[in-house]
Amino acid sequence: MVYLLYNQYNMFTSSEENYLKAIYHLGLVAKKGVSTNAIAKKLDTKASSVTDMVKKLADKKVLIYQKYQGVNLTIEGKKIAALIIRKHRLWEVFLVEKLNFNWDEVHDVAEQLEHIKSPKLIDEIDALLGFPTVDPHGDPIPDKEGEITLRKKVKLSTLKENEETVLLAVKDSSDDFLRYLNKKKIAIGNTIKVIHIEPFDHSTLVQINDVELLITNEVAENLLVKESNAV
Amino acid sequence: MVYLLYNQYNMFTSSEENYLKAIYHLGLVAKKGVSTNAIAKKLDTKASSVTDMVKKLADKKVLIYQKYQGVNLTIEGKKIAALIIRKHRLWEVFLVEKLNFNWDEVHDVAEQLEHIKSPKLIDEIDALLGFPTVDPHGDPIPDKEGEITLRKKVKLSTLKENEETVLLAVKDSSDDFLRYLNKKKIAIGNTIKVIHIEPFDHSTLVQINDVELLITNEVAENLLVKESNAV
DNA sequence: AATAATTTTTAGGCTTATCTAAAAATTATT
DNA sequence: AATAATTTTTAGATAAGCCTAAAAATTATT
Ligand SMILES: [Mn+2]
Ligand SMILES: [Mn+2]
Ligand SMILES: [Mn+2]
Ligand SMILES: [Mn+2]
Repeated sequence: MVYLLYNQYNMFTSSEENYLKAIYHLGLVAKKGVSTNAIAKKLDTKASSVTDMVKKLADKKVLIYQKYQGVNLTIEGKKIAALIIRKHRLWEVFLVEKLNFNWDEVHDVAEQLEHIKSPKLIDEIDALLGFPTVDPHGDPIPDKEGEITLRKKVKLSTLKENEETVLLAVKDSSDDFLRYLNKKKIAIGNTIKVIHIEPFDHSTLVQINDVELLITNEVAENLLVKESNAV
Repeated sequence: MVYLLYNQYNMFTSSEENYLKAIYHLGLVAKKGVSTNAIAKKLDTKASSVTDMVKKLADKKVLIYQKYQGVNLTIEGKKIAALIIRKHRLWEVFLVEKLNFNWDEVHDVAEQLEHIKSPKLIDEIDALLGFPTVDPHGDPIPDKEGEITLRKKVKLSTLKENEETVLLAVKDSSDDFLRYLNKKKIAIGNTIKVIHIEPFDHSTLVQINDVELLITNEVAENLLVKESNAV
């Protein structure tokens, strides 16, 4: 098999790649175009910087930009973004599975590794890991064509009392939230049963790994689980 | 064990790191200071760019610069350079040992990976590989303090007829040379016996893995071997 | 519909890392 | 020692990616 170091999809700088990734993520939840301010906030930069970059990316045909109307990725732009996300998530799996990283330690390193240019490298990492389909946070890994298979997931907060489910992913992947879950010994794959929901503040008593635990509604909003099986 | 993402030794850009590494390598063979032109040639840039960067690095105390006199790394500069080389060579071992890369495919990728900032990452890669001491080209891997243990190596071309030795490293790591060695099935660790040296052009008949092979003097100059054991 | 608040863009600057061309210093040759 | 060749530095530009401040457009409120 022949690998080319640079293919048609990777003549982008790390900064351009980060913009594409941010716009991709924001576009999944945006109803219309992704706004300048939203991008600026996500990338911790200024709106004026976003406008500059967005014009450059529009010239490169990876997004459509109309003044004051926000941006939308083109098919090509979506594919490039998905392939960067693929690399990010594969590296996260590698760090956790092979290098003893905890799931709250992988993000910053994956943020760097995702920009390494070498198709063979990521293919081999993929193979070494046994072609995983989800990352350590339960997020799906796009395939080599940038296609993502979505699993049906609901917030734990949507479940009723006595329903039982499995933790599939976390909505918030911040270090703070992940460390909270570590402390409470809550991990992807755990079985969760809703024991009681307090009507006043929606705090919820759950049973996880045979241990009862009280969680706030905010926590329940950030745990993504399998659609309920009433028990 | 606690890992800090940024320590005192890594507030350098990739470009600065590449300069430090180039100067380190050139400094090993230079009698006096490393010249502006030598650095420019090694990094495929212009002498004027080198002068600019060298001034910046002198401000950062990692090298001593005197106009027209070339540069010398400080102790600190040498350590930083050695730690980048450590990362480069560990990644090369990883690519070959774990990801099925051939030794002629690793350089460009390692050139990128060496700039990833994460002390834990490289320590874990080191551990995963079993703390290797040489890279796929036979070059020594600096330890965590940047110290390098040099093995005694001589050019194959210095051996006499009937002397036997072991291939320890290659002097030239260009893809062309490495692919030549692949083709001839010559690899690190092979036993080599000098059968005959032609006085006219110093072409040499050697026995490698029980196969006789004629190599040019230029090849013999680029194979680094154990000091001879006369047989 | 007019006005106010917010968002977005433009204009002008800055830093890093490059470059070319010309000037200055060093080194080699006669 | 003078001159020629080479190396190195300086001066002035350029492009990427960011910034602040001000202007323009859009959206929300009265
Ligand atoms: Mn990134
Ligand atoms: Mn993740
Ligand atoms: Mn490099
Ligand atoms: Mn090497």
